[in-house]
Amino acid sequence: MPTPLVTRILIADDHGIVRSGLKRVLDAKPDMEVVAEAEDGAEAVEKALKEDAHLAILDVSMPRMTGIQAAAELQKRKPELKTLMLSMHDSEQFLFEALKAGASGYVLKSGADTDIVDAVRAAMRGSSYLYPSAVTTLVRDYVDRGGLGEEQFDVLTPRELEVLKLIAEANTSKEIADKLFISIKTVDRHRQNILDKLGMRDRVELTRYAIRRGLIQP
Amino acid sequence: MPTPLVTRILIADDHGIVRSGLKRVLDAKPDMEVVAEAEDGAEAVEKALKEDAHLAILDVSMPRMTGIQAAAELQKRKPELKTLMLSMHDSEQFLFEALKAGASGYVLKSGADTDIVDAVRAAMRGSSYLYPSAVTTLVRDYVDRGGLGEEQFDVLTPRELEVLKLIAEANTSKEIADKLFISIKTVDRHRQNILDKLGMRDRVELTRYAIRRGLIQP
DNA sequence: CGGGAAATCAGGTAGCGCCCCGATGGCGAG
DNA sequence: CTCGCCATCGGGGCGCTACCTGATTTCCCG
Repeated sequence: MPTPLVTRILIADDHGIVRSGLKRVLDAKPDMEVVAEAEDGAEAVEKALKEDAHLAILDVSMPRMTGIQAAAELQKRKPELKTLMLSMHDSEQFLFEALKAGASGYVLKSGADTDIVDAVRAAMRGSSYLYPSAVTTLVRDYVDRGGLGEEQFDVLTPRELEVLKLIAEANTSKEIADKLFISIKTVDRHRQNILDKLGMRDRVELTRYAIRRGLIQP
Repeated sequence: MPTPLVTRILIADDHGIVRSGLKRVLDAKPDMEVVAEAEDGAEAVEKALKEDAHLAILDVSMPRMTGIQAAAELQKRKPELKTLMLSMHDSEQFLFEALKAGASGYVLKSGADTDIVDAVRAAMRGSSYLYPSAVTTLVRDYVDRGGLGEEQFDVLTPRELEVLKLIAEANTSKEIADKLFISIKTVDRHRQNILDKLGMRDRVELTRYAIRRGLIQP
């Protein structure tokens, strides 16, 4: 499949001002055209498919469905569609999850507006764009893990993620037990395992972690 | 002082993409000109004065000095300079603090890009711009407090804010007591008062509140 | 001056969070 | 098939949190 002359782009971000700014930046380029906008992840998936976009620019934190989830969904439904992740946070966790979800790039909002343009072109050429310190992070992690370069992301099991989410939403162990139809002791055990895996010590640290990961909104 | 023909605007936001988007939106208007940009609050104050801007658009959460602090500082140093607060959060707390700091408007990033244009024109006419639900919030609060319409913002005392911050940073009561050179009992008491004032029940909720308020980073 | 708000500290209690221990059934990989 | 991971559940212990009542000092404001 040859590179299309004009890249059809979808922008998804819950901030209207960011969307319209991005649209102006991209539309000013002759080889790019913004064909759709979305306010949340679910809308992004829907419109990206309907408008036959070549590339989707997704904000990591959006209502209803996060950018990460949307990227994974799009990757599954239409693999040839490229995705770029847009983020406020220079976060290792987000970066890994974005790449795992099949994103072709990870661009920080704090970067220059030319970054996003470069990222779009890199993605359409089939290569990847990462902001400079992201590369450093990746290399460091690669070395740290003895060159394995895989795994380690989802240290937490699905069930543990579920429990973590409820903890960070200020539910007590008893409330979590009732909601999940399990005993308090099991909740206790899950929390223990989560704390061990993450090297943390209490619910406050877990709460901050869950917010950083985008599992819940503050 | 007559309204200037062209409004000289400063934009302050730590996200380059937001800045350049905003700049494009505003520069497209014949009566507006973006004369300076800043990445943080301190730089915003400095450049707003140096460039003799008529209006400063400040993001609430920025490094070094928040938009709220910058607005208060500008209000003091140059009262005729108008300020608009730009925020991601539909947050009552931020709204009040912005107005208290002398801002002429409060615009949500999730709003349309025409909102900010309207807000700029309203500010230069000497009136205020608030996004619709902000007005509702203000009115509701006015009624709730029996028409007092003041106070109540800083429900927490400075000391309580200090304790809250340490709680949300995952310190135990004992650690907080050591850091502040007070007894555990006092810390306990402060936490109790904070929980009562905010109507919350545990440290997890306090953590989320502290993050929403920008007291700490997740 | 008198009152209120803020900050400090004390004692007590119930419950929950955090941390050990061990155990079982299911399920997929090797 | 066996091994390991996951999810489930139990007992017991200790310290901290959450909630209560009551008290003192300081300081500001009307």
